[in-house]
Amino acid sequence: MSIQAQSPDPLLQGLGITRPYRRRSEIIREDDAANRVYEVISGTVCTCKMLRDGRRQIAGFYFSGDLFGLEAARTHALSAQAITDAEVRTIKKQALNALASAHGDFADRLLALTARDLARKQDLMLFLSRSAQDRIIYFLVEMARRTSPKEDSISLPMSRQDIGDYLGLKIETVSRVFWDLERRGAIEVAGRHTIVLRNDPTNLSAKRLMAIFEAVKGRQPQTEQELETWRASAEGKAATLFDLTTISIWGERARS
Amino acid sequence: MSIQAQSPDPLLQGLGITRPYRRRSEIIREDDAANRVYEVISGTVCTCKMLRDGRRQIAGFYFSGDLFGLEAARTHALSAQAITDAEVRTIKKQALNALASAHGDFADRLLALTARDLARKQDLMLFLSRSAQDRIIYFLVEMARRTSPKEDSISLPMSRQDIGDYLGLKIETVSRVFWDLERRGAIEVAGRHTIVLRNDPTNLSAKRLMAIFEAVKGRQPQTEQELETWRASAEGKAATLFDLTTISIWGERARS
DNA sequence: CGTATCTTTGATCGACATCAAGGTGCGTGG
DNA sequence: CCACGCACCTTGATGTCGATCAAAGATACG
Repeated sequence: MSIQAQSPDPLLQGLGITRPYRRRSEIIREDDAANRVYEVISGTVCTCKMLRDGRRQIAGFYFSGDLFGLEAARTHALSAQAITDAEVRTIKKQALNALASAHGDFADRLLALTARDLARKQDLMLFLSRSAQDRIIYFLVEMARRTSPKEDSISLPMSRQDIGDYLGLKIETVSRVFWDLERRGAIEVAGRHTIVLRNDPTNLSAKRLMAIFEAVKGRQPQTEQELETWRASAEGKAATLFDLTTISIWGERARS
Repeated sequence: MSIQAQSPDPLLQGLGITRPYRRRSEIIREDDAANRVYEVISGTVCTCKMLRDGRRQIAGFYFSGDLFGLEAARTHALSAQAITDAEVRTIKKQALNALASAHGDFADRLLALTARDLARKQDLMLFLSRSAQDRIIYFLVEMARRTSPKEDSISLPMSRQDIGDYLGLKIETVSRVFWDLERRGAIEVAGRHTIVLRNDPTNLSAKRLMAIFEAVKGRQPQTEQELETWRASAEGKAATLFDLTTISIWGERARS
């Protein structure tokens, strides 16, 4: 349910009510009636599920311009909370539907958003069965793509705890993996909320780059051009961190 | 997409083509067009996803009377294979839809099946983050309910490998957990394909029973009566295996 | 019966969790 | 502007669960 765009949707201007939420405050409670959807205006929000044993599973992060709460049918299966202080616009589903039927283009966008959010959750599921390092790199790739237009640094508004709850890891493990990547010269941990990419994607063989592309995107690149563009993007640059892991092996096996 | 009934649906008699599949043979290939659904007449079938690294994730088991392949939209995201020699009836979706519109009752049943199958997958996801023992017991509870009208023994047509691929465990671990439960007097492993329940649910406190009910079913029992009936059922009896684990703790915490 | 397949059992290993101190940044109030 | 305090993060030591490796039973099947 998330848009890549970095700013609120102009089409939604004037709809619904925008209101601020303090860090850690609850925006949607589990089992709330699902008659509204939400757009992040500023700050960062997550959807999550509280488990009976006290743990928290974060299902997704949402940034400025992202919509969430769309997937729910009658009641929300996931709650939502503010990761940082945030402004969130609340829109009645009715209003959204009206907009969608008036604006065919917009309906398409909504559909695409839903599909993308679902795909992201599917991906996450698969990665949750991988090693801590793979999960962290996967996370960095996602954040590079979504929060960091600047190519060389990734901004992480959430805490280590939040990252851990997303990836199913303890904060100590998150910290150690970051340190390990730094020790190997791949990244630089620049304060709590910034990761600087230090790796150089240009010395990767085409074969490896292909394997990484496929592992991250779940498909082959369609053209040589697409692969090159991707290599130069923030996402691509972050993805080359996978070169440090066993991912090339999967690629080899997949080819045979 | 699975029916609890133990025998093929009379309404589907005469529809589609029934044909035998040898153990391990493929019934649906991933990315096949999804214009048919399937009913298990005899034997056991599973749906699964092959991962790039060679592992297999089993998404669900289907027994006599169960339907599978319903969830797919345009192409199947999951493949299906025979776990044992099996007979499977293949039905065109068209025919099924015709039946559904002629028979309002049947349409309802289809919907309920879909919902139940989805819920089962959701449950599985949550249990995949638990300990090996919890996963095995969860599996036994599911099998008790679905394959074993007889109260005291659970029939497991699938191999240890299949169980492992379902629960994300290695076969050695599956074997060891079974042995551990047996050592503790809770079950008896009677040959490869049978588990005999040896535990006595009558000495559980009402409080614990409630906690287990809630952990397994995801909700509180609605009446005293419901809890009692459940305790006596195969599912309930198997579920008391959870008494051996930390589940009571979750219950306590949830209550506070 | 003999062979292949599946399962059990044992020994060891490794990854991540857990437990326990420190360290660092950051806002608040003096 | 500094210093105190708190929340967050890092680092180290140790523990535990399940994977892996290896080999010895069972069971099924031709």
